[in-house]
Amino acid sequence: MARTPVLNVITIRRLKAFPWASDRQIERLLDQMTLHHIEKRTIVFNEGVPSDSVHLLISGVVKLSLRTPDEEQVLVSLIAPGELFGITSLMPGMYRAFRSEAFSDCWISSVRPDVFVTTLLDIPFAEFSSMMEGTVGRWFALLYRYTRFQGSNLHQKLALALLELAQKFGVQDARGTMLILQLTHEDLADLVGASRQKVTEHMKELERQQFLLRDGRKLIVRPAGLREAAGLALEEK
Amino acid sequence: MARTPVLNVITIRRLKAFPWASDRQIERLLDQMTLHHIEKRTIVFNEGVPSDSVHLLISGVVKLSLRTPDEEQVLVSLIAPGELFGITSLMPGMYRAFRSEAFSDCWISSVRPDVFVTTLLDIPFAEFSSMMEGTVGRWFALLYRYTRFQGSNLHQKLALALLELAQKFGVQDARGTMLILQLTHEDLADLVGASRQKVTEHMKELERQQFLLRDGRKLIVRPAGLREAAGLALEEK
DNA sequence: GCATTTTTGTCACCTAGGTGACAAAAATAA
DNA sequence: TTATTTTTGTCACCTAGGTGACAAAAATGC
Repeated sequence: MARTPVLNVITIRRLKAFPWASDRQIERLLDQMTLHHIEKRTIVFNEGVPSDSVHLLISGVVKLSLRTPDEEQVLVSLIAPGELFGITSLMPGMYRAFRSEAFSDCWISSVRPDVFVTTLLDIPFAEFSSMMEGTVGRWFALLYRYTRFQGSNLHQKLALALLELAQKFGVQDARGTMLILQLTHEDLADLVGASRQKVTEHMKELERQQFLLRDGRKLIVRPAGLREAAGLALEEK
Repeated sequence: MARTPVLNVITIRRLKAFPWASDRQIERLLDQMTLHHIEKRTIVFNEGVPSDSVHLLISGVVKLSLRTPDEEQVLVSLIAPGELFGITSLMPGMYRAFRSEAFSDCWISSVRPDVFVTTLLDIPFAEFSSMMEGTVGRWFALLYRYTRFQGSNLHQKLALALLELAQKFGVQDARGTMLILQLTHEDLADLVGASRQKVTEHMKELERQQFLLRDGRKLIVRPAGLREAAGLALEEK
């Protein structure tokens, strides 16, 4: 079996991890990281659990994936040695969005996110993580949407997109959530990556199902219904 | 025409922008932001130009999009008032990945990214931005891949995925870039969101086109050819 | 070595969604 | 108001890619 790798400034530099950090910082960080050997197929963390550590892959390959409502697997990314992963832990109160598992036998070195930040950056963790949330949180939400789109059909994608729009641009209304936004079917088609004609058809269908209704040019959305149409579990989002 | 909005701590709080910042910080930040009125359809920034400011949407709706090789438009996101956008500028030397344009008449307030960071965070911009690059840079790359996938056919998606894998897991070889990774067609299918059978067919086709060859179980990739197959302009990546 | 499992290759067939075309309805301009 | 443009709705038809089935080839276990 592979022998335990040596971790020091030299090996970290060779991995090209933290190129911006000083030797001093890397040393201090290494002191606080713990090294684990993970066997092929073993799960490092599962979707949905609290995000409580940052991982650096030392050797091997890690797979990030998620499972769609209909049991398909989406392979989001393969992580190479030297890469950090599990960085949702840098944002406050986040849960893991993807499952990560060893694609081959791996050595992984882990730290608590607050230690990671304060060692490398000299500001309180809470400040850094709110800043992250306020800036790149949006990117993450987008990434999440796109991974969900993978392996959904047009009907589900539309429902998902309308839900997201309702969250951003919705105001409460007796009949549901009204979108204060003038969207054409063409716009929606560009958003979900489909043709205008099919979007028209599916919008009609969503109206027929009473998940959606129109007041002149404004859309009124029924989130519960759309969640059903999107095939989302009841707890989510 | 809409009259100029008043920006002060109260209005920023109402927009729920920077909820983590103190009144003091918001005041100092506001002093250094400049407000612009942008008319519907006007471009705020274009894909590919240097990322040199952070924007806060005050009112209206902004559209983030990109244009695929075959002139289709991908609508990546619609930005609501109170959201920051153009945050690639928080990472060193980045170019704008998407185009942003006013979807309706907008008021937008902008700052230089270094001013933004030093005002809210009390560390040098360079430190913060390297940290961002080292941590969430990966997310951004993933987001970029998924937006590119939108409006590509399977052949292009496969070429794109193989290029990415070659960058991460490739070693130079006389015949091209060899992937030091044991990937089955099933894995590739999960990565691009297609069926195993069709992946087999398209891999054969890529081999026939000499963009790809195999040495036992290892893949050897010809980046130039794959770039052509992916329909990428010659400059990119 | 042989037996078993995994992976690849290749069918024929089916379906979701793309495409073009055109008319009705709505919005906008004049 | 009327004229013009944009958006919606609905066809019929076509194609990329999904599906199931099965055999050949490779890899792996024993």
